[in-house]
Amino acid sequence: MQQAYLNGLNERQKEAVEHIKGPLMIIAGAGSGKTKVLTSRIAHLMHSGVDSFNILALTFTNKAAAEMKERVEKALGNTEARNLYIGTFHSVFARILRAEASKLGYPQSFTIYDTDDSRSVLKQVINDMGLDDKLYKPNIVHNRISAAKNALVGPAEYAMDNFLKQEDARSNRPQIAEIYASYVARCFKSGAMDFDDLLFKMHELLRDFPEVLHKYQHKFKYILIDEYQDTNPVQYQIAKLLAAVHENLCVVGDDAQSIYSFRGATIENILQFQKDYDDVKLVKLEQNYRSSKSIIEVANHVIKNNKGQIPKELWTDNDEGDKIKLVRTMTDNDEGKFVADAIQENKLRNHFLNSEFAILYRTNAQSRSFEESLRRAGVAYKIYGGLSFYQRKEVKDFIAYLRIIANTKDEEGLKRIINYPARGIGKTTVEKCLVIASEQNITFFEVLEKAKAFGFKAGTLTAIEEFVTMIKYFQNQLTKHNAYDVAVQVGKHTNIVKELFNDKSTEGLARYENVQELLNSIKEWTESPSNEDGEQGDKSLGAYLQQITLITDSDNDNGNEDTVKLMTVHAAKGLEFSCVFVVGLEETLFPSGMSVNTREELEEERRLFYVAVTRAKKHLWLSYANSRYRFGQLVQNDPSRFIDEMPEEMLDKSSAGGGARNQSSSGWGSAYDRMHGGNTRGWTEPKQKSSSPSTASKPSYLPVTPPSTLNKNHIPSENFVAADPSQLEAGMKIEHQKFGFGVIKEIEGSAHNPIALILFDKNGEKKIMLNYAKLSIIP
DNA sequence: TGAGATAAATTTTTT
DNA sequence: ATTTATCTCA
Repeated sequence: MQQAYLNGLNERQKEAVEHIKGPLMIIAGAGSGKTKVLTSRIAHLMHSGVDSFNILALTFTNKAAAEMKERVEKALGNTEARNLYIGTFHSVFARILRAEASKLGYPQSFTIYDTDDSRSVLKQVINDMGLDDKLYKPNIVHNRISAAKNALVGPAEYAMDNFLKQEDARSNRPQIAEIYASYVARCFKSGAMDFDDLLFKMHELLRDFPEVLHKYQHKFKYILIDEYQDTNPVQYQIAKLLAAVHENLCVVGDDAQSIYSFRGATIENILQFQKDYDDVKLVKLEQNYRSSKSIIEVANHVIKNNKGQIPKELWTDNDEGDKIKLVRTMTDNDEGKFVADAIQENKLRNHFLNSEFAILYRTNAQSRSFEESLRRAGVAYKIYGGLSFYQRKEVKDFIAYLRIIANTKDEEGLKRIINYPARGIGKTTVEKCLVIASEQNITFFEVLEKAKAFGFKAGTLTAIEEFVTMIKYFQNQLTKHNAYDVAVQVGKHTNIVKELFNDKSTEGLARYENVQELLNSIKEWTESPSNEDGEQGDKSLGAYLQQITLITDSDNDNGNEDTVKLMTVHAAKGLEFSCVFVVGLEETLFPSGMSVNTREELEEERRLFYVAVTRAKKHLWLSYANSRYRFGQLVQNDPSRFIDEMPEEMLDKSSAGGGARNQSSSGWGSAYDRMHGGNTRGWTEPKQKSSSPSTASKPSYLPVTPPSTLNKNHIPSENFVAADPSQLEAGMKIEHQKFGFGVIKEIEGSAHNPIALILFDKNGEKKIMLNYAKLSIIP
């Protein structure tokens, strides 16, 4: 008798699902039903008598974890699935580390430092060591340390590693090892772990505490890892340790979709898996159920340009589908306009919902032009990525109070709020405290507690004592009340809520609302019966804080909104849409200019393109702009080399927008458009020869397009002359290059940075910074 | 100590 | 073009 969850699986998929004992590796091509196999497999395990408490599934996003849990629940038709341990590497390990924190010398409610916190610590370390922060940029140093942690290289190993030493010497940053050691010490002193520590410390815990290892080895008898191609060495080593007794480790991945090597991920893990276990069952899923034949053919064709791929050929039974539409526009704004137009047209013609469209780009910064065009067109959209809710200033400030209440050692949190709202404890005092803390080897907060002993001015001392009393009061409240009640008290006592409420500016209003939303989220979390991860009970403030640090934007998505989705290709991993626009296909952008120096980097960009293309089910558009704004400057880019790697006969080329005249002809393949589309391939020859790094990375100097064609909103007059800001006065008629004609209503701002309030004929009222914008006076 | 002006960096991708 | 860091002056 066959179980329901086995219905609709193909032979390969069934093979993977029904394999219970021993190591299993599933190479799952894009759209080959990977999630279905994973969830069916979990259902099958449970149906075969495996206790749900003994199954661990690790994913890369909370969303993927939630989806998996939901689907297993559906497949089984009971609530057993609630006992499954499903979550991201980071959140699962954070929870375990919370339980075992004392063994590693951390407080139970250790703080999780996000990237900003980490960078801030590094900045201080670099300063304290008297190093040049132009050379030791916190960003670069952080990447270096992060890479080390992900490769299981601690500060001591780092200092002894000749290869790393040489690399650092070559880049003129020989002291990274010292910074690393100091950074680690500082985080530890603050009772804080950064993102990488959640992995690194987890490994340390299992490596150094056999009884802990034993406990979790027997808890997690069956382990599944999703997106295996994106795991890094620490993650693999942890999995290996956990699976060492039962060896029931199932990994699912696709080497062609490995796109996180910058985070230390390595497809080496796929090869290593087969070396580490000698009886690996290997299943390849090559049938794609998602996309049309055209889309699969193009994707296959492109990825063949990569050298080191595991041999496999993705195929599909689906319809042939439309050709891939390749569109060239003049500017990034035209690109935005074109996409908005195409979405509206297709909604009408094919009755698509907004939610069936996705716009995928290489960098978050590209979202702007699409945002504008969609807003203008009245199409509902949602942007994913960028900074998350919990990283906004006002939210993070508020959270900092909670962080201090949960963990007074948290230095970064304390620095954030010690003088927010202003209470007369300024920079000088903070500096002094930090020096004392370092000299006496006590924490920042302990200095505040013992402030009397360190000779502060009377006023300062009072301020400090009041602050300490307040924090202790909150901590005391926490023993009697839940996290939400305490958070409300924080809002009241500190006056933060009132202060934000009284700020009636637009931004102030938004800030007030954000803090309210934060309070709501705490309330919701406090009152929900069991938290998202399925762990019973732990409703403490510390648990809440550890959880929210790991939440990303896309996790908050309920998926029910009918909106066009805008996101980076990275964020789109694992998702699918009927209609996909892959935009900004230009050299230096996609592939990124940062990633064309080595074959490995370029191949990862190509895999990224492959991921982008394979998100589409039915319709795929690829677009690029002749020129776009970057750092406020108009730059020209060649079309992406990936365009050239696609079979020409599969493409339906056109150009759109650009000319102010023929707006209506976002035309599909008029003779004129074809000609222009065809022309874009003119550069093919020289570009392919230039595979040597020296010529490949050189910018090309193409004739600059006259500015008159750049903005379709307004074409500047022939005799446009930018006026000196000092010549401008209220009441003058002016012309703006972009916004057209208007009248200056008022000039405000300082003499050095004058700001004009201008009423434009077509674009309404705008504030223009005269030092940047060019205005021509109309007599 | 804090506001305001000036200089400088920013854009790879994320837990 | 916009945001962030640093500096200057009240």
